[in-house]
Amino acid sequence: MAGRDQSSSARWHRRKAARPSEILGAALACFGERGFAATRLEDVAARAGITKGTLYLYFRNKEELFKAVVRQSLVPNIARAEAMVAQSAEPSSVLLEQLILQWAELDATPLSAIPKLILTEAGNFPDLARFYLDEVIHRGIALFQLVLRRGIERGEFRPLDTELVARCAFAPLLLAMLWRHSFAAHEGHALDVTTLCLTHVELLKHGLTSARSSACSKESEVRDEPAG
Amino acid sequence: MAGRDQSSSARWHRRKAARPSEILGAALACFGERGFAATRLEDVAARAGITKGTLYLYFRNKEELFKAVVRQSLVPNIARAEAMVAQSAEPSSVLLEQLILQWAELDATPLSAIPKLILTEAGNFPDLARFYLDEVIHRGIALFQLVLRRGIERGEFRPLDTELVARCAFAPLLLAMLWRHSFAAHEGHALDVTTLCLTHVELLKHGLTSARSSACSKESEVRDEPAG
DNA sequence: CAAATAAATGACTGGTAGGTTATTAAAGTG
DNA sequence: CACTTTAATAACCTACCAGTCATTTATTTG
Repeated sequence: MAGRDQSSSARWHRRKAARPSEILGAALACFGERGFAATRLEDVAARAGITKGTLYLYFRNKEELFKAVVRQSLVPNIARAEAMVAQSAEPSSVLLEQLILQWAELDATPLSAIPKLILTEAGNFPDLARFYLDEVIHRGIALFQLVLRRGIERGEFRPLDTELVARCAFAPLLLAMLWRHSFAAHEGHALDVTTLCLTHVELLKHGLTSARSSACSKESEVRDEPAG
Repeated sequence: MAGRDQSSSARWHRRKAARPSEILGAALACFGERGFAATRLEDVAARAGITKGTLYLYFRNKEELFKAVVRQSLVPNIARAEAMVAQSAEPSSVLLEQLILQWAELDATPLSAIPKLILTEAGNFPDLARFYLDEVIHRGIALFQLVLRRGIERGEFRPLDTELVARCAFAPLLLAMLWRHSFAAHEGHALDVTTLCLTHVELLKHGLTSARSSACSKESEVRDEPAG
């Protein structure tokens, strides 16, 4: 997967530039599979095609390696999503769909291991939990809220508690990522995340649609109290 | 929380009957906070008001303790939910709401730590993952599917992929439980799970409602394709 | 109340894995 | 092609913790 594909027969090579990312990749995989405490640095090193000693040339200790793994990751994707929302002229329901499907693409990448990792180790690394809460989670929720508020203002969506709906909006996708890194290996058929998200989005659109803008003009049986 | 509230001044007491459940309670808390590998048996013992040696009088080793913690738990609740569905005459949407709210009650109990625990350790305990997959997760999904299929047959719900909708249906609640045992401690205000579930259920009902049975007789803008 | 029982303790051990460092050898330099 | 530099190694050290066991003591019993 990484490391010694240098065709030469020499026992090892000096590859200072390539090591950090290779180590981070190996560490993400190991931490994702076993968790922080259960992961041995020897395994990370082996996976990166080096030895344990080399690891310490690039990271001060296990904890720093872990934090580097976690930090490298999702923040750029949040920023990307924020940019997309800021400059979109689409209907809010379409924007919501784009937002979810964009994140769903992460599921196929190694980064999809990070949510599980954070969740698992939040108790052992409080400062890291705070970092993620501020830089990813709260920003993510705020972004969904922005779209939802926009939709409500435009009369596309009916009024609802935007924070709670935001949490409902990304829950299935997030759970699918957690699933992939816990139960997926133990089950025969893979869960198709894209299909899941499409179904969910379709459900959401239906559920959010305001009486006003839908083809149905009469109020339905659903009460309009904002669930507070 | 457990242990030495025996008013007497004696250094310790013989309480063979009470120990196992106290140990399991302490272990659930510790494992939930730190994970399996990072939890020290001395901490579990201290939390249970005993010493490490005593722990080994009741559980063969750390792994057995862990498995006992995980096994004790959610299966009875699944069975209870199955019974409720089997003998209910309510409309399917009401049944769905009851199902979710019933599970939401677990959030306030120590058992709410179990999903995180399983998710975290599925990679390290494959047999345990299988057990949970079969005895809890698959049964839970099947139960939701049952309700959904019933609703579709009766014309209450429009046709949709029941497995995917089932996953969407419990995702917010499950995520809230995970939240409680990871980020809740790092955030000022608590997440009100009941309100979250009520909002979600309201959204779901709206999203599932078939054009036929809603107060609105015209077909809405939402297409009826079963999202497959 | 004394002897018997077994619940509980706490000091001990051994293996494991995080972290260090003296040594090796790959690549760069004149 | 010597010589220098430093990436990489592998043997080593050590702290920690799961698991053990001889001893202590609360409780039961006759």
